[in-house]
Amino acid sequence: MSSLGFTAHNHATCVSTALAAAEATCKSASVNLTPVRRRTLEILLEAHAALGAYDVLARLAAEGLGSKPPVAYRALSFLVDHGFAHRIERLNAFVACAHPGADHAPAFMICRTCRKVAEEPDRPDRLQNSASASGFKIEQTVIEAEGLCPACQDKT
Amino acid sequence: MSSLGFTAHNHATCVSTALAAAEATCKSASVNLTPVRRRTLEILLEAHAALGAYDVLARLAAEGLGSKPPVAYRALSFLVDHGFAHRIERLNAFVACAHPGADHAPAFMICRTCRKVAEEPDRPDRLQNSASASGFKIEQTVIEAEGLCPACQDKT
DNA sequence: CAGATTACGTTATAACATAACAAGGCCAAA
DNA sequence: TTTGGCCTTGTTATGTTATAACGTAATCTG
Repeated sequence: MSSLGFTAHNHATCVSTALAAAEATCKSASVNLTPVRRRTLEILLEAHAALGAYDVLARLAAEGLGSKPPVAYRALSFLVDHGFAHRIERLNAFVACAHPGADHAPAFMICRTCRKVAEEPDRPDRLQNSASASGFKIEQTVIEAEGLCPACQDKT
Repeated sequence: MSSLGFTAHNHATCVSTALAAAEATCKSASVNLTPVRRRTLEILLEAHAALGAYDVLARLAAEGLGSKPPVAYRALSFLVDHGFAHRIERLNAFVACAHPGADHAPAFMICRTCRKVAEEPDRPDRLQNSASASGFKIEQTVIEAEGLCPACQDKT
């Protein structure tokens, strides 16, 4: 997949690879990748774009995997907590992690038309300088760029 | 006020200065800083922290300046569009601009307990490199760090 | 088996946001 | 001065996102 999230790739492969990685990680961490959680991750991976919690919920519900908001939110929280997915604040939506396993504080590029998201792996934290200067203690940073991906630019 | 948003300062002064600046800017741009808009900006300035749209609305309503959500959202949109306020994606909330007039793409440090927000003026755009590499066209960037401000750290 | 833990189901509601249309004020062109 | 456009606000209704709280089932563990 590379760090360039807008390039073509074998989708089936990237989905199954990521799922296998998540399974392995869960196993070694002794956490439970239940059917709902697994399927939620799969949904995000297949979409390869940001999905709202209610989009995910609709897909889960269609398969009899839960129909009420907390089901989707709990599964998504699990994935985010364990680094298998990220929340995109700008969209109030979620996306599968493109660099699973890495301990990371990623930045995102979000296409405003197709909602595809490219995940940029760890970036040096520029904010840290001014934060320390003012005594602010950073716990988490959101970096999200919104714009047009190459494909959507061409569609003009 | 400086770029260090968590330092002490004369609040009344900073509010009136910012309001005056907004008035001047509106005048020269021939846009209308109506009572609702002006008061909304003042509310944000007084709070000196991120406020939700409904928090603002409650204050406006208490003064007879509008009681329905669209009133607050419209005023807030106006302020954001004209650079007098910013939306904090992480909080679904709004904060007065601390560097009015500047053409800017600011970064924010957000205290998770008191919701005070420090606005860091323009920063060089690190994301731009990878964006150009992948052909992504950035239109807007969100940079928000969440953590604890000095005062809230002390309150441990 | 008892009790703890984990995950899921469900109800209800909170919190955030906007579409759509009505009504009033203002100004400028006819 | 009237007419028509434009801007702003008022209001209704609804859409979207998110969570609190409590119940139930399965599984593990002592």
